[in-house]
Amino acid sequence: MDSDASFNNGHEPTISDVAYRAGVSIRTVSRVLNNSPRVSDDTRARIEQAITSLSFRPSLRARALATGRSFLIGIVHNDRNALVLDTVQRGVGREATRRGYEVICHSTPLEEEGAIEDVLAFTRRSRIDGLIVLPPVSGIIGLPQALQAEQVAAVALSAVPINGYGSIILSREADAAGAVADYLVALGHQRIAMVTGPQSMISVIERRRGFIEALDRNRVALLHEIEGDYSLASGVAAAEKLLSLSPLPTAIFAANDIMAAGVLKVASERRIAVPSPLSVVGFDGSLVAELLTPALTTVARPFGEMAEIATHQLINLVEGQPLPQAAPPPLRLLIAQSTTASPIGDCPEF
Amino acid sequence: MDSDASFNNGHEPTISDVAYRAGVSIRTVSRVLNNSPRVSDDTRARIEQAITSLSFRPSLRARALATGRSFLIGIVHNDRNALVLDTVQRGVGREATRRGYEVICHSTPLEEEGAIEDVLAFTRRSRIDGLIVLPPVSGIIGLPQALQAEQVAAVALSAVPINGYGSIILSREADAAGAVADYLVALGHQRIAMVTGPQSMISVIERRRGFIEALDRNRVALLHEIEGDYSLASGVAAAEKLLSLSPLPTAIFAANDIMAAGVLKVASERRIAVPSPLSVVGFDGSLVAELLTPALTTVARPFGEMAEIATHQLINLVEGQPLPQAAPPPLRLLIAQSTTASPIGDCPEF
DNA sequence: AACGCTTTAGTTAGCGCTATCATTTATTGC
DNA sequence: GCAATAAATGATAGCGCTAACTAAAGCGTT
Repeated sequence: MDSDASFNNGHEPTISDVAYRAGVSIRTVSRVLNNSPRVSDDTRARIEQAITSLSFRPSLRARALATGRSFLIGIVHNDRNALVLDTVQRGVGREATRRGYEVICHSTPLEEEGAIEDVLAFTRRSRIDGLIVLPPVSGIIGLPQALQAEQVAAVALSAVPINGYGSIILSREADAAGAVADYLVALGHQRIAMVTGPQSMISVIERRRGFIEALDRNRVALLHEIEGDYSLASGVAAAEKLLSLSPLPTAIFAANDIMAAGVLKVASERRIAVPSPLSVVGFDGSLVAELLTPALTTVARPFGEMAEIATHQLINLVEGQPLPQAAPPPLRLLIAQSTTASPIGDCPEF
Repeated sequence: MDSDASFNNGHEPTISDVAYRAGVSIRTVSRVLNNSPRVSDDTRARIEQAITSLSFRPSLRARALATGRSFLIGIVHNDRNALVLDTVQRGVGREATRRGYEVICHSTPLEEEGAIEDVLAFTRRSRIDGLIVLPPVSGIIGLPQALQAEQVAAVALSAVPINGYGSIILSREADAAGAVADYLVALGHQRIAMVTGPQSMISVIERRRGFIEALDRNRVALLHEIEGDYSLASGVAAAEKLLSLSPLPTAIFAANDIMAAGVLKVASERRIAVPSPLSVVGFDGSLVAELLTPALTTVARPFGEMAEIATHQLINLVEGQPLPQAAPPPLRLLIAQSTTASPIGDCPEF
């Protein structure tokens, strides 16, 4: 029956409870909560003491209403990212928590048309302050403009610069793919094939470009390339063609780990041993890479760190703070058991 | 300078904008938003028209403040679920969206101690209305009680009934593991080994129990069992022991797909062909199952549907609606290329 | 000692909703 | 036809915060 706000009746403590406890007004408590400088050390200490003893945590909802901001960061991704989603989410979560935000995650079907509408509906419903857009969603044409029109601050992870986003965290996929090419050539491979991904994705185009340019630099021509769609089936189909070539390629670079798994499957079926005479390289550094037999040489993309950096930028953007252009962490070639020196010379006619 | 709420100054439309547009009070708009019956069809139509034309969406934040609820559903999971997280998140999302809630996802380290504190901190920070707890987090002893003490409505997915949760969506892992046993026996296998998981997890215990009980019913004794920790390395270690037995097992059942991948690795190394003479079965129905060579026979857990049901129950709980005891969808044995009839008789001394 | 200036703290009006109460209008019985 | 009842709508007080604006106190000047 007693509803005096000064008493904590066993409910979540509010700012008034803290104020009462510390013997100050709520305004002063609010100042402390917002790190306003105009509070004496003495008062501040007393308030902080009260906050601790009540284990008070300001309601993000009330704060959201008062400030017009929700303190919510959204992530949009796509089914195909299932394997890295967890890493990204955690990276975003770390930085978000650090700065007082929460994270909401949304998977968009990405059936081309409809995707933009789907993302906008998500941002409106959730009243998020900012959005982290993962590839391949970040590459959707028109999305950054649509987000701008809705006044949604957005930061993208992408393999190439894209206009319209508040900031871009670059994943230098071309460079990484180039490193794969350099590595294969260094191992002596000359007959190298590639399974690319859906050409609508920017990262795919980049991987292909980086790979081919690096081969060029090494004066090696790409033996053959086949376009897949990132699915296992397309990896299998591509491998079936590539492993019917004569002479056989000595190395196949697949644009993602899943298609690389398909290549391993076909190789096994045809009793072509990996890594020799056939070396296989994937891309993603996903969980599955090490589960495969042999463990797949692949390119690890540091999505956790990239997500953290992106979140940092995004919150700076939202809060009107400067955007330091942090260099994204480089992608790393993870060498495992699916690659070795070219067998050429030893068994030219395998 | 004109701040009359009746005009939409290009900002997000609010309930007053709608009320003004429809020529009614905000109270009436609120009634429509909340499906209150006491509104004439005429008025309701006019208001709905106004809502549509302004593409108004009520602010969940304001609503949260007014109702004391946040319309946020949390999910707690653990790193090890990375492969099913996406499915779960989407299932929860479907039902949540349907009922006007949003989803926040949290991964807890699950370093035994600390996990409870970590989950509580998450629920407090996010002010969620309800929590979906995935295994193995759901099996943490004391967690449901801690959540109750904090007044957090929680629904768990679990392999066994657990006291303290508002509702439990059972994943009948024992039955599914039993189905694996029946299947292997039907294929003629008699020398069957198992790689179990960390015995601290209830689902692991259930899988083991269901498997062994079904073998018993079939009058087959478990040849050998080794405890793994769900990691690839532990799967490899277990397989190394099991594949040193003499006579060799003809079938190995691993308690998750990742460890099964380890078994395949060792089999390949030792040139023991799968599925004959060695059949391998995994558990999880994860993405990796089909990527492996040979594709892994495994048990699919319908986490998407389970998550949907769990969310339905949870929101019912939160809103004080009755909890229909829906039967969870059954787990399904997915037969792939890693299993076949026992080679026994053909090559007893392999 | 009186003045203005700075520092610290309090008062209070919202933010966009919900929900209690009061009020107006339509419906019905006799 | 009029009171009694039900249905529809309105006025308004919060929910827990933030942030103008205001007030009080401390303090160096001349």
